[in-house]
Amino acid sequence: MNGVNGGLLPRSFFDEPAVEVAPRLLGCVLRMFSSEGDVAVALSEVEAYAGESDPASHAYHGLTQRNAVMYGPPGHAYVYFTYGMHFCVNLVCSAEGTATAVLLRAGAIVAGTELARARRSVHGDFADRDLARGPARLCQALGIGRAHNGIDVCDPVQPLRIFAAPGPVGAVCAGPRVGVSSAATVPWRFWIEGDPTVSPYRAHTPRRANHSGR
DNA sequence: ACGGCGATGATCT
DNA sequence: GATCATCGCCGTT
Repeated sequence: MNGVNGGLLPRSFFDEPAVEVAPRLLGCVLRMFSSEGDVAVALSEVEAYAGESDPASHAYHGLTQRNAVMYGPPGHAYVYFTYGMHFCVNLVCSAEGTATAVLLRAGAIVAGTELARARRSVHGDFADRDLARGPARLCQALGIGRAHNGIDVCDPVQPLRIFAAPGPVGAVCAGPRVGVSSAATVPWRFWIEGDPTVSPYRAHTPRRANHSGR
């Protein structure tokens, strides 16, 4: 029963360009199995990144040490560290050698709410719907970090896995991606209409350099 | 509701 | 040395 009604997604699910895979990931459930307990998130918001042809992609300038996982086989997690404090997670799409991926931006906690709240409470007090509302928050709630970069989410032995949506999914909307400084108008962000866990839209805001010299 | 800004460090040119 | 696929806090409408 791979890929249907809550079963583990097969690798073939990811063996297509990210722009096609992204909307199909909505409603799917990403689950972290750990000794502390499990946390599961039903995805409500994702973004597609098209690789070397996409100015907003980490792979735009070609293969580097950081983005190497994106060039690998589909169905693996590309985890990166940014702004000196946050992790974000992508799922790699397309055949090996092609660097497309889907950024997981937000979701609803469907299991392990208490553990997710405990992990997030370090940074404040939150309503349930905010626990995985945003790509770095989603990683915090699930406990995703450096150690999970490259993990095969289609492998039943791994601690991080992804499952098909257990039931019907709401209407899908599309719009521009959040916080990107180039290709800012391409409608490659997908979300479930009306879902309260979808993160607020925010355009890229350039930062003024510090010239104080102190 | 919305806008500005600091935190904090890896990555790449 | 600049940039960054962010977040939380604080201030103003």
